[in-house]
Amino acid sequence: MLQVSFIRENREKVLEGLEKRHFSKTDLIDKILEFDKLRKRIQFQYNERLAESNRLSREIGKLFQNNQEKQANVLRDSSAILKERIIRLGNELFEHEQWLSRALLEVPNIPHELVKTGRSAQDNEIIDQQGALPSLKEGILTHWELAKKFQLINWELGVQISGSGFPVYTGQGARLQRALIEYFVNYNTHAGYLEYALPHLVNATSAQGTGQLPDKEGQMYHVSQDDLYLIPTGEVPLMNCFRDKLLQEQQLPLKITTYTPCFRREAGSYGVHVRGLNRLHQFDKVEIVQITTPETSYEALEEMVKHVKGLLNSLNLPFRILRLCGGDMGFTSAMTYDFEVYSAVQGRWLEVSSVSNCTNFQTHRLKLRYKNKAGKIQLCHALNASALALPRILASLLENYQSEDYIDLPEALVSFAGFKKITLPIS
RNA sequence: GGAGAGAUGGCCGAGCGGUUUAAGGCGCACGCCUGGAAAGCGUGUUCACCGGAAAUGGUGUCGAGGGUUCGAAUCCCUUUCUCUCCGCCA
Repeated sequence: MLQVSFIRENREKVLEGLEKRHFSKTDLIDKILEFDKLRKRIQFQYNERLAESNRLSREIGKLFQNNQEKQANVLRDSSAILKERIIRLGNELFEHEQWLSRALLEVPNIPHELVKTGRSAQDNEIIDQQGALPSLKEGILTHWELAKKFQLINWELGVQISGSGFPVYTGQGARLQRALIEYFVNYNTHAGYLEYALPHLVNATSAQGTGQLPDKEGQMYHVSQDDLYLIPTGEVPLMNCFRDKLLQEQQLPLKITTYTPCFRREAGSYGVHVRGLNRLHQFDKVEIVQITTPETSYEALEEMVKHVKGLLNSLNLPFRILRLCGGDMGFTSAMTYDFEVYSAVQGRWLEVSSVSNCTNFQTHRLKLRYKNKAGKIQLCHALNASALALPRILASLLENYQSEDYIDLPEALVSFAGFKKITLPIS
């Protein structure tokens, strides 16, 4: 959520930024400014009337104590009249505040100046590419075929106990899941990220804090009996640890990481692009978050990009980094880098990580602030990245490292998995 | 799930309709005192919003949300959380 004061002081920049996103409701911006002016005027009057009422009450109290009941009753009558006005002004103020906060919720974050205008994925800029693209060999299999052949994933079992999109990992497949989680979390904690183990169900306030509500209501699973939501990403409980917090500048940057399963309804997704591990209702992910001062958040973004780069390099996967264009970026982000790993069999790039600087967009909703050295209180900046999401990493590992009778593991994973290669099950 | 007790500032803790503009203590910051320090004394010390160039003034804030009243930390209702006991349980 943007701050009204920011919109007021940077009206042109805001409009320009929204243009980059092809955000259509730009007239909302001027309406917000107008409503805010009105709101201030009403609040001023409201405060004045309340002050008057407080004065009267104090006087009435004194009169009663001095047994001057007659005069007290006169003041009491005038106070009643004043009260009617106060209620009217209070309602008016409330309505204006409601309208403003609802309008502000509709406005996305303003992109950084480096972010290019664009409508869709085609307009994203490729800014880096590493690792040789694997060539398409004879008899090469997709990861879902490999998972079946090596009995790493049992899709039918998942359907039997839950439905499609809920894979069951077995044997070396299950062990590999555990190894990947362990490897990623270790990699993050070694880089200074503090590990959290978090609830996987959150209340509505938390879902609102990170922006899942109200915009993405339908994409989350909801437990109606207790009014809780299954988390679509670890970012939700992780960021909400800091809701309503006032930090000291010395505490920043805060670097934190968590492993969680993620639950997404993904309603209306069909076809080859969602085959296998490409899109699931439940998957595992290790997330990293940084909370910084406004001055350092873009440095932190670069640091996180480097961090994820290192992680992918250590797995020897060919990947490229994109800077997303305005139209493809998430609602809360000011700048996002996507990491994509190449799948030779599927002939396309798979998104495995998304690194975003959300500036103060989330921290405003969360009321996450810090006191700087001069004692001034301001909003923190928040950044998040996947490091990493498991399914597509597993998919690319299987597809890129496959041989006829075995699948090699990258060196980094061997000690965590306890084996050097995935082998055919003994039938 | 049942019964009871509670939630007050950075922390402890009093207040249970009107000199509360939240006592008192601890902590912290600044000043005085001192050769230096301790003690002592003095001043300040939540956060949000509104007015003001600023100094500073106003409003709200005693877990949260409603209500009663001219006036609520205090009374009533709803709700969340914490503690104790019982029950159930990995």
